Amino acid sequence: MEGIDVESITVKDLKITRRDEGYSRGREGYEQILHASLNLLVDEGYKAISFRRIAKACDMNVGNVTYYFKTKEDLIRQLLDAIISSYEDEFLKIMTLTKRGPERQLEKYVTVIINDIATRKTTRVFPELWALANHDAFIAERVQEMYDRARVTINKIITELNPELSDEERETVALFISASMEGLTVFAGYEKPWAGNRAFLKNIAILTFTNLVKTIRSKDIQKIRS
Amino acid sequence: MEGIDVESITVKDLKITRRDEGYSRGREGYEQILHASLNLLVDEGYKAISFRRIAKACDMNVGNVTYYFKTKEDLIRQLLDAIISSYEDEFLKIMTLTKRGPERQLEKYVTVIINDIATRKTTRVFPELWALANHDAFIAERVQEMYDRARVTINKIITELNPELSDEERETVALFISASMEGLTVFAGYEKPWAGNRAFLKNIAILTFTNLVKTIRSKDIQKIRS
Amino acid sequence: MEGIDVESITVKDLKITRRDEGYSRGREGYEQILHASLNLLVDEGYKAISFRRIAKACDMNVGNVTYYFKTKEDLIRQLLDAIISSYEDEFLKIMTLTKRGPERQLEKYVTVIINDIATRKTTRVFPELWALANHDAFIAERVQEMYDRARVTINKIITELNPELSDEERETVALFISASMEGLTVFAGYEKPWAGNRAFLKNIAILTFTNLVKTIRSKDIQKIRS
Amino acid sequence: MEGIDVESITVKDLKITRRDEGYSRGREGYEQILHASLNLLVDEGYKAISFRRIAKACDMNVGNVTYYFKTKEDLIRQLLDAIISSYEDEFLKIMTLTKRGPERQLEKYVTVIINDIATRKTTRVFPELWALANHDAFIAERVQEMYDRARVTINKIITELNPELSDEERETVALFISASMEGLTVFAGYEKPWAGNRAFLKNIAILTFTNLVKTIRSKDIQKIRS
DNA sequence: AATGAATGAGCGTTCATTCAT
DNA sequence: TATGAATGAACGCTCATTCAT
Repeated sequence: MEGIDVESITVKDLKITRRDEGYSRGREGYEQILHASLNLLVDEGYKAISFRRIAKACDMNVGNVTYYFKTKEDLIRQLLDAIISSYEDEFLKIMTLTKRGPERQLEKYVTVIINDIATRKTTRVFPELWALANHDAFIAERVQEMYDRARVTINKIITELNPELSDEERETVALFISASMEGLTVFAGYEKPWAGNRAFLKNIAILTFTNLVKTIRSKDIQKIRS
Repeated sequence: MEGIDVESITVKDLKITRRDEGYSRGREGYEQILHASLNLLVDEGYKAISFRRIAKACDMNVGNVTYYFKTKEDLIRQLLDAIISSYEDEFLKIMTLTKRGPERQLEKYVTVIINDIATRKTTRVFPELWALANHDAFIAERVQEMYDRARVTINKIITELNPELSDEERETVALFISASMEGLTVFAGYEKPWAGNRAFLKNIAILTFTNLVKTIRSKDIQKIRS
Repeated sequence: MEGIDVESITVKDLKITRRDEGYSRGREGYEQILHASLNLLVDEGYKAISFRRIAKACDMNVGNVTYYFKTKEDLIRQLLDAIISSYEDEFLKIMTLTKRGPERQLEKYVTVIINDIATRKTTRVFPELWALANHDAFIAERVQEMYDRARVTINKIITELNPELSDEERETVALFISASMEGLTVFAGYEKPWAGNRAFLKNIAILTFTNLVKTIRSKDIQKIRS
Repeated sequence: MEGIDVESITVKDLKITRRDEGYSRGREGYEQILHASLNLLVDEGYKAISFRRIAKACDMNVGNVTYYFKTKEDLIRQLLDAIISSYEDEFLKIMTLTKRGPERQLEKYVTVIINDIATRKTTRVFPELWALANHDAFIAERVQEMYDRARVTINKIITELNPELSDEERETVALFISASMEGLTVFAGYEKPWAGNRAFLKNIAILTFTNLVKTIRSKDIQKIRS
């Protein structure tokens, strides 16, 4: 498992909410299925997820998988929801631990994200989320919600470092920072060609975003180009 | 089709190389299949691509699809290759037209990418490419090659604006810029929640990257953090 | 079914070993499929065996056939194994009932085989086995095993009638006898042109093999010809 | 090619009759197809024969194969006919060269057959013929015809060695001998487990059949058993 | 004589889903 | 909860066959 060491955390796993009631046997099966699905998603991609393969991985019967998840859409959504929830939780946990001034927090934010995209799970899962979000409104909304929450932290930092920006301007700057970091997944994620340059990229990101946040003015953002 | 207007270009379509020979009927079928596949990919995602659906879309028989593409892997690879080639071509065409000094070129680069991710095709296709590249070495390599080519332009601009960086440093900066732009696809692409803020994002990107490229020093990149 | 009358037996059917457990519905389906496959093999030859035709014959769905037999290879091997096993069983049962001295046993052996090749099933199945064995090592081995077992009886008879032969010589004589009988399948089997002469052929075989076994000497077998 | 040495001959190839007229180009394609089909039959069995695979093997187009053979049945029949014809020819050629008294001729016959079943082609082709003959009347008839012709030789030998048998008795004895030899294909053919014992089997066969032919009497054949 | 293109059926296989037990 | 059995559709793919060129 990944350590919860403050500096080199990774944001992972599944957050499963449901059925605290009753038989714990049931809960076991439920979680087993979601974890098997996650493994399939990470190891072989979305198309590898099927009731049959899940059943085989869980050493149970196909019919029993459909006992827990009536339809595949049901399964996929609960899986992605659990994945996203775990990211939300982990991210919140890590960021709230840090109370060292906005610049250090920005640094921390970049560090957390860089460490996270380095993991196999994040590198594999996020592109699938982005692809699925393009054709499934439910997932699109859930993904957006996740990013909305993640940006709350950046927004706070910007507010402290650059209070004169309007809400929209600030939020757009936050989005730009968040999107930049996400973009790195494809190039510097797990086993990606630029993985070896993550330290450099982290430095560039910290420098760039700090400068950006501290120096940008409304007129720069509002500027109209021909 | 998409315009080739210098400023607001969209990089699209398929670049199909093959078969100048033989019956034109054949070429028609071949292209028809690739375009139908692209439409399925864009409209419904990768999983929607099947020989049967393609055949239906082309109003031909399943067997005839396999006449042109022996296996599905064959089809997918030729499709993605054609997609990627068209991006390479369009990008090269647009960037080579611009001869106005490095800063204006950087501005131009950002503009081109922002315009491109705004298109339905790019917004839909790229996340699929990223997801597929995670589980298909052939596609991974082809995607990487495309980005390698795209960064040549950025590298030239950086060399002019900041000649003292080493090759690796410069290339890492170029990658950071490219990745940042790609990351925007998911948030500000076609029908995405931040699509309305693309003008702001463009301004932020231009400002940020110009500053980055002009001011960054080797020591900033090489810095070692605890 | 075929009678088990001691003299004019026919060696047939399928010997199915598996699944005493579980629902009897399952066992039914399993046997139903194997019998349908056997019928197709006998009626129309190996190439007629397909999941779809089996499903139709069993009045079930294609998917359900693959529920019982994961792959076609699986089905074919279990089918041929069941066929071969039934032959082994029947042959053993008949031959062990006979305790009347070696010459009468040899007579009995010839009779059993002649009766067997007269059946539709044997006439149709064995050439398929021989053909399949040429290109499938698994089947080749299983067929060989069956014949090995069948020759045990002949070997015993030869040992009694002609004790001075070496092991290898005796086994080769046994093989010659067995092969001769098998060869008759193609000419005097079910609906074959020489079917009407089976009584004559039986007499010839009995006479020939009895003479052979009683009179052959090592030097006859070892003889070197130019 | 196989030698035509008198003693160790092998009976092979295809006898192609048709189209002596016109373009020899056409004849080339025709023969090429039949030989490719034979190779497929020998190498991978009957089920491997398809227009597509033949076309690939001949480096020609599928459509062109159907130019020569309108239907697959057409092809199969002409192929098997050519195979059978070649056996008939070769057998006739070899046996007519031998003029050394009936016993030596019987020896020669056994030798020829034993040598022939040792070949890859015969071992692979004959079981396919037997299997196909069970479900195709045309092939059945052609195979029967081949064997009828082959037995002419044996019949002559028997007539000389044992003139008192009736026609039917003699023919049945001849059939028994022929069938015995054919049966050996499955056990002592090319790469078969008893291939190493072919010399022994030849001795046994010669001895057995010589005795049989010389000593058998009508009453032995006509005998009625309970 | 030969090719390229197309059809329509069938293949083995996998799938999501249902349901009685 | 869990299994075994079954359905019906779709999948990638190969096939024999046809036909205009």
